[in-house]
Amino acid sequence: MGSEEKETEEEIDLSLKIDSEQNLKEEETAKIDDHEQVEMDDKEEKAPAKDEEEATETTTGENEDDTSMVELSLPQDRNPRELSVLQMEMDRMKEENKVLRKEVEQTMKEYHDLRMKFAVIQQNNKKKDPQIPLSLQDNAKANKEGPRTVPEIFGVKIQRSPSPANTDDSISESELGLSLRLQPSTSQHDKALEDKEENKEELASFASVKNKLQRIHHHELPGITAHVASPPNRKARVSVRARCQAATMNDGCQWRKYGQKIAKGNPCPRAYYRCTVAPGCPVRKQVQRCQEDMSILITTYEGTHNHPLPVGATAMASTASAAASFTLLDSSNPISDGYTQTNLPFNSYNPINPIWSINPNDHSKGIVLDLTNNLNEFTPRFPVAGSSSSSAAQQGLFSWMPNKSSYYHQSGNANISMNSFPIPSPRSLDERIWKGEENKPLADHNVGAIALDPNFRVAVAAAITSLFNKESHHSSHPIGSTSFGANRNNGQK
DNA sequence: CGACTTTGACCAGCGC
DNA sequence: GCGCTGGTCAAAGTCG
Repeated sequence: MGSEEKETEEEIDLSLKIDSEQNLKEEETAKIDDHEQVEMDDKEEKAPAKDEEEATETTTGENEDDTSMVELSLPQDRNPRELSVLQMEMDRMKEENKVLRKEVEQTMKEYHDLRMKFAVIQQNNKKKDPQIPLSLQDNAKANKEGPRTVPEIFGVKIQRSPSPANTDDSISESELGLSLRLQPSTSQHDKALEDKEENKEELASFASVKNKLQRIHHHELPGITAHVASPPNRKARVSVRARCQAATMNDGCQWRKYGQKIAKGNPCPRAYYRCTVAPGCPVRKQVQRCQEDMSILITTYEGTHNHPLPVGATAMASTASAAASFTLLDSSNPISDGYTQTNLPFNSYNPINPIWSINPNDHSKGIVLDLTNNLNEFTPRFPVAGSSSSSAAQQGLFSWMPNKSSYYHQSGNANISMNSFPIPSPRSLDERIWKGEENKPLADHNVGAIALDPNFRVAVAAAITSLFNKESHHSSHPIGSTSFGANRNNGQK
């Protein structure tokens, strides 16, 4: 144990070193850029617009190596002393860049090895007990109950917190889940490395992510880990807020309702659904209307599918996964940071951009993916009376509105009478979607809107890559089979 | 009649 | 220990 802890500390030290190197490099780059900018402003006052362009290019250029950027922007008529200083800085940065690249390559190798080992473990578990889901979380649990733990099998050393709250469950669930979600990033950067086109910014970003993963692995980020590593017996959750007038969002999976309740603080009933795509799939989702804006549907996903996802579900899952990756692993992301601090719980939504955040007031809610941007409005896809979603909500014309006393199911605090609302059958709308009568799945619409956000484009692309890589390990289950989505009820009885 | 939803009951976790 | 709340179960009801 003692040696393990020592090794852990060394790894953390390494992480911090990379972080500090990265920060130093960024600061230096910024300093050099600023310095040059001032000088060029002095020398080229006649062309301020050009300067601005260059400055923009310097700060926003994402496809060039930073060192080359500096080289390109070096003026030729600088005095030799300044040039030599800058040249030294550049050389130093290049050296650091090389070190970082080596780090990334090494990490990629290690990560690939771990993935291969995990695939083997999954295969073994599947052979032993076909009922054991392939999800990391469940495997972790299964392994916990068995004679060997996942870390032991993998041969990796995970520092266990002495706190009784941090049991193997929390370690396995949060960390292994996070590991998978990081995969898309690593894949992207691996490809970038091969192409030798990667820039320092991406490299540094990846190094940062890697460092955070390491620190999460070693419980060195209590602030972040606490969000994910909810109590040991709880799974990570991803909440998706989106405007939708149907009873539920069509995310490509098949769901069976198994309960409904009035939750405290929201008169809208909360519906509980189980995934029925595959028997024994542990994934559940809760669907509830936002109290403030009833056109907003809050869907909370919990668990990991033990089956390949349909195309629509893949896209949706990718989004959620990507949000999880960026939110949990890249706290340097200004967006995630900002909203982690400022985004309020479900009762306030951000109409500007689709955004993901960690609910600061209730970490048990997990990650909140806010798709309530106008672009994500599903309204036009449904023949619902009422021209706008809000007016429709006020008039009680949504298809999701309860049409029976179920609205008061186990209530005690329901204070809105729905009896006067003319309500179309939610089932009929859902069925139309399931049977493909709608022109396109809602998920497509949703993903299209998400794709407009550059941050999400990166995240979603990465997550999709991850899923494809993941699916490659389950060659017997081709992804996106047409048998999915249209058929209801694969089992449950 | 099978599949699915509804809904009352039950249970576990948590705070006081 | 007690009550509240969230989550789940399962019998009854509904639908095609």
